Amino acid sequence: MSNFIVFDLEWNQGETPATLDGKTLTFEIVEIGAVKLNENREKIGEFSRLIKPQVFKEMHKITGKLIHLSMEDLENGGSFQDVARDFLEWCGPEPKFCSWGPLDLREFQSNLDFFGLPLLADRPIAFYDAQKMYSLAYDDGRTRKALSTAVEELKLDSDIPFHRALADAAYTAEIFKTFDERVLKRISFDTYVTPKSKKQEIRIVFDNYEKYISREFDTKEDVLENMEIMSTKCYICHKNLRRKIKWFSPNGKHYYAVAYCDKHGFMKAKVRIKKAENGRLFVVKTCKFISPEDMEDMKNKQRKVKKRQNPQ
DNA sequence: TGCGCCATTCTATGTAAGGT
DNA sequence: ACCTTACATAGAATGGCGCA
Repeated sequence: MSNFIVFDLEWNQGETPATLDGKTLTFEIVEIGAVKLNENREKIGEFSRLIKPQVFKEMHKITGKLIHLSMEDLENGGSFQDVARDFLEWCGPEPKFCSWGPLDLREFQSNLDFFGLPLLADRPIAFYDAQKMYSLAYDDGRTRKALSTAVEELKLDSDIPFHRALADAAYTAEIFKTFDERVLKRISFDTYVTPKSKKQEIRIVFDNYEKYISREFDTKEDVLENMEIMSTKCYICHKNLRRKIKWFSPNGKHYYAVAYCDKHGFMKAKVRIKKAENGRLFVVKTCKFISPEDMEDMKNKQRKVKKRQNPQ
């Protein structure tokens, strides 16, 4: 049985990103804080360590005010290499990471990469984005709220100041505990490492949509010509569906289509073309069933695009 | 061959929110 | 100050077509 690792990072930055043999670092992690929860989301441990900066030795104006840490405080910290190793060891096997927002896991991996440590995995990592889950549980599912706002809204104790790693991890854990099973299923994926092969691709079906994270491609044309990506298969019956709205794009990055399944109705497909860390392209495709009203909205969206491109 | 016309595509920019 | 995400929109560049 693996544990939930609810963690938070504090980081600092320089005037400009630092470069060292081809690798760049924009944010340097200066503190790791985490709370360990068991399967029942009961707290069974804490982790809190400071990190002595090796790259940005001055506290940046903005971050200095924000994170309540000075360079003197960090003097006593360990090296990132040591602290990161200790942290991962403390996490135990197959940790299920949870954080407020999608940035921490990305920055952690970016720092691992820069400082020459092995990455967490050779493919995207599933994690619990408590910020997104908070929105799904208590809001419209789309807006993103600050951690302090969420704590306030849930009327949780907020005696300890925000913006220290352990404090924020603890707050995040308290919020995480309130989510029901339905929300917990809405897992996110960090794509700092994108799939390199078909085998590493991600395909996951949620209660009301399917998500697919593709391997890398060189050009947009390669993406758009790819049958697997541009096909509209019902993700429940696995049959190819006839498209009612052809693929269209409002901006060249996102593509939409709507297909129709006899059994399950209108299925909206959305293809987002994204840039991987290495500059190559990969695709996040989501498919979900929509109501006839939403189908009308999609038609309007398409008309709007056409109108803009083809005004009378 | 050059021109205008129109549709498409790409690029840049702007908003607004979140993170340190 | 730097980054992320999502969603808009404006303008330039590109490309196909008809026609002189």
